[in-house]
Amino acid sequence: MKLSKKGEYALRALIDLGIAAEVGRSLVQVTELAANERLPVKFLEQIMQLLKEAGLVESERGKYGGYRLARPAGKIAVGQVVRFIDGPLAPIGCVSQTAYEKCSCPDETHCGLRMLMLDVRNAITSILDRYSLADVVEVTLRKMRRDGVALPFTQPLRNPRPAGERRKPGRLVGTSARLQPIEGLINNLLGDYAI
Amino acid sequence: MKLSKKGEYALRALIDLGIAAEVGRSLVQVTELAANERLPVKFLEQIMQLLKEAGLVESERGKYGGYRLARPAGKIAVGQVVRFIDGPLAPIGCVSQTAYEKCSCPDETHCGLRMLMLDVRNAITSILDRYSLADVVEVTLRKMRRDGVALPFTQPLRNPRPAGERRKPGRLVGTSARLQPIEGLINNLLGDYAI
DNA sequence: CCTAAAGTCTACTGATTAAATCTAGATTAA
DNA sequence: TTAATCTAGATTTAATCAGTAGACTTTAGG
Repeated sequence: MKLSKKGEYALRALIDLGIAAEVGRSLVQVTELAANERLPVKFLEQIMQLLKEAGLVESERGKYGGYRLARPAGKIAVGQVVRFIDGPLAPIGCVSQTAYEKCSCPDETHCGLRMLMLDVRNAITSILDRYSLADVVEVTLRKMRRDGVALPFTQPLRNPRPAGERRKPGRLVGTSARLQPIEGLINNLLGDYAI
Repeated sequence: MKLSKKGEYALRALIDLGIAAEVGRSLVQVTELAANERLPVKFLEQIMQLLKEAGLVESERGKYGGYRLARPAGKIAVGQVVRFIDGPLAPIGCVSQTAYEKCSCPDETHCGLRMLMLDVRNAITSILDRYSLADVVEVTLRKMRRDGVALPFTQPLRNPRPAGERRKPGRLVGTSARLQPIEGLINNLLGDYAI
């Protein structure tokens, strides 16, 4: 039931880009992302390419280039990212709603394992499709501010580009209309746990 | 977020053994299991070895040998099986309760992604650790009987062994004391969906 | 205008693991 | 003794996780 390293690193990089946007930095370099999250640089470069192909990030090439989110963090669901990088969220193909794949078993209709895994799939998607990068960014920033930890990406690039259209910082994340939390589900992300 | 083939096949084989026990068959051969579930025989042989090492099944060697569950299906939680074959249920190591592994990120305490993945982990374990093989077997049998489908493993082995201690059939599964369903969670396994 | 520096982008290479197959040996009932 | 069965290990194929090398783009400075 693992998330691949590629998927994990992609999410961490995207969340960092969301934080950067929130802090007023419109462009972040791969080396900065890798340093801040302690990720292998060249592997992350490959991943950023994938995210660009997916339309989740934009890039500026050349010196003082870098990456930014292609759209507001509130418009990018975590589940979307994972699906693009790692494939379906469902534990087995025959319970995937977005990428169904027939099982080798002779009779899906009467397969109890399939019912169980469908529950698992629904539990996973009900979380990952409900929360956006903005939710994760918001929680992260709130925790860091509460504990007085220095925020990353607050140093501006030494020679920031003129940037024909710069996004106005500060209200990007707030655009996410959060859905109701799921009844009865333990909730760490939006709860106020001291972890 | 995939379950490995090894894990999937292991569960399917174990559920079949549970069905066999329920139907009065105390011993099933690998070739029968592979045929009934349409799995690669030699790969399944490896998996059955693993399950034996895990203490989940017992085997009889030689002609007319085979496998059976080592204990009642109600005493084997699905989560146990998956953990043994595939490792921790948690999507990333830093949210695993049974096999925690430090993340490469510099500050787990303020990591929003970690909180989110902790929710996912809890959602998964709350399902897989709550249901046993017996629950899955029961659902499968109920569906098959409702639709008048022929049950597998009802043909006895041509030369069944004397079997020093044969389990009495019919009440093995019933030993599982089922826990309360989780509030608000969509429930396909024990619901009466017509899938 | 030219060039060096600092970036992104692209392709190839290798290590490790998963998924499956193959070959051969050990054990038991008939 | 022989056929059926579990047991064991080696081999193959593909994917994941990186690392290496270099080509392409842009800016800064002479």
